[in-house]
This record gives sequence, C-alpha cells and structure tokens, in this order.
Amino acid sequence: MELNERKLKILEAIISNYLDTAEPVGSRTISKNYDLGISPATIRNEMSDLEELGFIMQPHTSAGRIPSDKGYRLYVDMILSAKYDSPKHLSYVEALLSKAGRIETLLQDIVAVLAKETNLTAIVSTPQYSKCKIKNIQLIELESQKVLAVIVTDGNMANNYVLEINEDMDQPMLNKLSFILNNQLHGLDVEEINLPLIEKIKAFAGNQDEIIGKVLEVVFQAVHNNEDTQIYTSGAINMLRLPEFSDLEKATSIMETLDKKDYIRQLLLNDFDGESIVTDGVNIKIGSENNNENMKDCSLITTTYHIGGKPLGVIGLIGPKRMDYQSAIFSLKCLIKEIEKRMNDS
Amino acid sequence: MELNERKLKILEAIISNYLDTAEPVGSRTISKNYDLGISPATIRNEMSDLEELGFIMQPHTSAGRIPSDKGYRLYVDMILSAKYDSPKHLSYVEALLSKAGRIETLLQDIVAVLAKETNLTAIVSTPQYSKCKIKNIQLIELESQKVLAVIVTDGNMANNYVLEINEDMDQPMLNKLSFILNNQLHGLDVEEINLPLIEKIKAFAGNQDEIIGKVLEVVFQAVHNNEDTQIYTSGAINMLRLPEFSDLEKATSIMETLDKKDYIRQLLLNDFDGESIVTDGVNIKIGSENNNENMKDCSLITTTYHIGGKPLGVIGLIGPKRMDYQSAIFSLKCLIKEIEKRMNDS
DNA sequence: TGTTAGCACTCCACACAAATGAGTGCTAAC
DNA sequence: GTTAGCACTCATTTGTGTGGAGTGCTAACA
Repeated sequence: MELNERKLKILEAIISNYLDTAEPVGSRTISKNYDLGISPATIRNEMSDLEELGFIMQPHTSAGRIPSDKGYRLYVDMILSAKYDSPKHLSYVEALLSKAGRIETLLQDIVAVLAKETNLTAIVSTPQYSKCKIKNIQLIELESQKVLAVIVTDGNMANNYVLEINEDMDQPMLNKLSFILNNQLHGLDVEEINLPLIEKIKAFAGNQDEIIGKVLEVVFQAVHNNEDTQIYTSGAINMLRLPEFSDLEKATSIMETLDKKDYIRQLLLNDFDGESIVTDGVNIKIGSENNNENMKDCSLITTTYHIGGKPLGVIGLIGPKRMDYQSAIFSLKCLIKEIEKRMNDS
Repeated sequence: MELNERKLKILEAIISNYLDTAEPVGSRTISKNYDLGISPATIRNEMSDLEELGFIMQPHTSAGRIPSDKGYRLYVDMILSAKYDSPKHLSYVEALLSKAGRIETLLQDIVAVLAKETNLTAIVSTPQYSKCKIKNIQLIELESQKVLAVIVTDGNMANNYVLEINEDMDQPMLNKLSFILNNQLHGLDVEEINLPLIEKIKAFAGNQDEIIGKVLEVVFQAVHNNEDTQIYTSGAINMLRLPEFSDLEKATSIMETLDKKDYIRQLLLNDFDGESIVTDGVNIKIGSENNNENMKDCSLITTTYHIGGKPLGVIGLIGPKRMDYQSAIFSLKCLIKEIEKRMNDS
C-alpha cells in the first residue's frame, strides 16, 4: 500500500487537529473542518489504511485516531525539511541578555525566556568545561590558609574554587603565582591539564609548588568528575497544565523525571555522541525514540550552541509529543542566534 | 469554658492521629487508640467543646475532627517550649559539606540534604550580600575591553561581574587597581559602598577612574536591585506525593507557588523584619498565618544562620500543615549547626 | 454532676446500572 | 471509487442505592 497524496493530507489533518485539541480525531471532524472534498466514509477507509501503515492508532475500538510515533516522525521530518523563515531578531531578548555578565546567569535567563515563550520545559547545559580554552587564572587571598582560584575560560565562564593550603600567602605573592599559571596554561583546553603537565608546572613554581599543584588538581578532578557541565531547567510546571498529564500519577512521574538533573544531562548530551541524527542543527526525538519509559509521552528538541567554533553546549525543549514543533523549533533557533552572538562577540 | 488537662490530652491525640493518617479523627478512634480511660461519648462532648473553643473543626457534619490553625498553633507552641535533644552531629552531612568550596554550592547541597531527609521542600536564601564584609576584590583580564571583577565577602562568598570598559588593560595594571580597591574597601560592609564613597575612591585611581567607578557602580546597583539574595529550593516534588495535594488543581497551585522565587524570597525574609515572632531561633507560620491564599494549607519553618555573628540568611522548610514539626525542627537545627560551623571556621 | 449506652440522623464514598454519544466497520447502492 | 445508512462498540456521564463512619441528643446510671 502506498502513502499517496490524499492519505498524506488526511494524516496532516489528523495530526494538526490532534495538536490543537488533544482529543482523538474522527472522520467526521476532518470532513467538516478540512476542505478535502471527500465524505467521512471515504476518510474512514483511508484512515483504516493509515492505521495499517502504522502512522495513526486508535486508543480504543470506537474512538477517533491519534498519531503514532511513526506518524509524528513523518510530520516532523516534513517540518524540518521545509524552508524556514530565517530566525527573527528578538530585541527584547537581546535587552534581557545584555544585562547578564556571567555565562551561567545568561543561560539561566535564556531557559527562563524560552520556557515562558514556548510554554514548555527548557533545558540547557553549560559549555563543556573540559573543551574550553583557558583564558585566565587568578588566585585570590581569602583568609589564613585559604585561597580562591578563579579560572576564566572561553565565553567568559568563570569557575571559582576554594583551596586550603598549608601556609599563608599575601595577594602580591598570589599574583606572582597567577602569572606563572597563566604563562603555562593560557590558551590550553581545560582537559589538557593532566598529571604530567601538573608535575611540569609545579617545577616552575619552586617552593610554591604546593598551591600550584592544588589548583591544578582541583581543576583536573572537576573535569573528571562530571562536574563538567551543569544543567539548568525552567518551566517544568508548564507540563502540569497539559491534558496529557491531567492524571496525577503521570504528572508526578514527569515532574520527577524533569527533576533528575543527571538524567536530563545524559538525555541532552546524547547529542554529542554519534547516535542521534542531527538535521539542520536541530535534533528531535519523539516519544519512544528517547528510549526511556518516563519520556515515552514527550518529545525532546535539542540543538547545540558554539563557542569559538566548537559545539560546547546543548539547549533544548521538552514537551508533550503533541507540542507545536514548528514554533518550538523557531523559538529555539532565534534564541540560539542571540546566545551565540553574546558568547562570541569578542 | 476552660481548656483543662483532659481537653488538652484529647486535642493532642486528635492532632497526633491526624498527622499520621491525614484523615479526620473520630471519637471512637481516640477512645480505642489512646489510653485516656474515657468512652467515645465523653470524648464527643469534649470534642464539641474543643470545636467551640476553635481548636478543631469538622470538614462536614458527620465526619471526624481535624485540627484548626489555632489547634496547630497550640501544639507547635508546646513543641517549641519543650526541652530538646541538643542537635546531633551529622557526620554524613559534614562529609558532604566539606567537599563544597563555594557558599552557593554549599547552600545548594544543604537544601538538597534537608529536603531529602525531611521529605519536605527546603529553601534557603544566600547571605544578605549588602550586610557582608568585603574581604577582597580582584580584577581579572578577560579580553579586549572586558574585565571580570571578583568580590569576595564573609563566608568566602564570591560574586563575579563582567564589566565593559573603554580601554584595554593588562593583568599587572589590573592588579594595581585591585590593590587600590582593597585598600579602600577591605572590611567595609557591601552596603557602605555608596555614591559619595565611589567618588572618593575614584579620586585615588587617577586616570584609571573609569574602571574603578564601573566596578563600584555595578556592586552598588546589584545591592539596590534585590539581586542581593538568591533563593535555592529543593524537594518541591515531595509535595506531589502528599494526600493533601492529591487533587491536581491543588498540586499545580502549590507547585506554581513554590516555583515563584520572588514570592519565596519575600516569605523567607519576613524573618528579618519585626513582624514575626522568633522563638528559640525557630520561627513557624501555620497555614493562614502566612497571609497568603496559596500557602493556607502549608506551614513554614524558618531559622536564620549567622556569619560573623550577624544573621545574614534564612533557611527553612515548607510542608503541609500536617507535617512532623518535631523532626522537621530537629533536622533544621542540626543542619544549621553544620552550616554555621563551615561558614565561620576561619 | 459527670459519664456512658443507645439511637436516630447526616453525609460522604463507592459501586453499579442506565443513558448518552462519538466514532467505527461493513454493506449495498450510486 | 465514493458514499449513505446502519448496527455495533465502548468510554463517559448521570443517576441511584447502599454501607459505613461519625455525630448529637436523650435518658439512665454512679
């Protein structure tokens, strides 16, 4: 059996109607509301075929049809392959973002805006720290035997670490050490800090090798402990208002899932390994494609953002499978443009 | 009518039973399960009196009784005035906290632990920045015409600000400026940075007065823009599992409330103005005492933590009115002890 | 005078049946 | 190939009855 023109039109009508109403769509509804010029009976025959082809399904015998994951996939692929409006410039976003100095604050603001605009759950990972270039390291005196290390990388990401050391240091001394550290590390990727390098740099520090070693070990460990990327989310409660989660059990379950940062991290960073298909920069996983029971009613839209030409972070949206993909993708594209502009404007 | 010994015992029995079951408590239950040596009929008479006195109420004519806010208040006041076990030392908490260097991370870990331990929603405000003493200011070179200002205060709180300036600066120059800033500001409260002081310090900086002014103005504005305190929460989803929120409408409403950081901030920081009664350091607001429709089914337990002897932040728990106050208060006290130890260990 | 057993009454919660209605598949006619 | 008509299915809604938990009141009792 072929998926001819008419079948496709009916499928589109079903999906479009279902996106609006969250109710199974019957033949009569389509005949009335979509100008296809065929009667409900004919539509019923075609629907029967579409079901056999796996694009739609019936919740129960005497109900209308809802799209299957395969149906959504076809629909989404059509959207992705269509020509887009180029992302429009969002001046209010720019205004918002121009206030934020630090990248963490920036990203938190971004997800808040994105969640508000789409009414979905927005998620973002901070740039993969290990792949960032070191811009500057500065040691700051805190108190007796405590020092703050500030490490600034690409995109002006600043990470702070409190170090305990065995002797007192004043700021001029720390400035000298900072100078040594910068000389050795400036321009390196964070992940290039490894044990041999640490030993080598300690040699330069003479009798101040303890503190130098501490700084580098802390960074080394942070990178290897998956404190590498933080996850920020916003708008999880948007899910509670959706009819698909009107059952408390389901609502609780999705909220718990969205609350698990480690799980979300893994979901987001799939984008980085070879498994998933990236189309036009935007990657969509529908329901069961997420390979996870908790996400089977949800879709995930992700895209990467680049710093210095490298894809270092992922930003995405989680919503019901029944979300408005078109506008979600569009919002995401517009925002990513603003982000990258801000992050690379040097 | 008097609240005699027997009435009080019955009230305690009602509350205790209701805390366990979340079901209205009947006279027969009390007669059977609590060894008061009186019959259901007598208890009914007493309950009728307790209702007239406003300590309990009936959801409907033929139901058992539930505590009113006034009843809870009496019960909580009894708990608060009773002698406590002194907070026990939680070695696992100490282990957890010893890892965290920055106060923000520390506080985030704290609320996570607290929420997990109590199964409630834990909230904390970061120390009131404006009241903190400045320990150190350091300027760090970022890129052409961009500088990172790191300001460290009491409790080793580090705040980072990205500044745009009109000329290039190298790190040695920035170190000199940092030195000037430290000389002028070390030991001052953040809120003491005001416009006259800024002018005064700019004079010291000679032709570098632009950047010095920028730093101080950014701090000045941050303090006056209520970016003063951040709020961290954890465990909001714990509320979803409670019978009092088994209605989706209520569940959604409470989740939305807990999601509003500004609202929670205001709720927490009430502790700082004269309005609320602080008993033994722990402050409890029950249901309608919170003066807010969304919180009418919840209680809030708060306490302040001190840095350098000053109360600079608030940590608290939000749960149903029917929560286990005794153990919630205890958990809070234990944790606050660990926090203050960590923050003041210099 | 306080306590208690007995009883009528109230009202929620739950189960079950009936009615409703949206939607289908099939058949026969066009 | 298309469509009207019809019997059938099944989730949802509505109505009804029953059980049970709990009360308040009254009268008897210590």
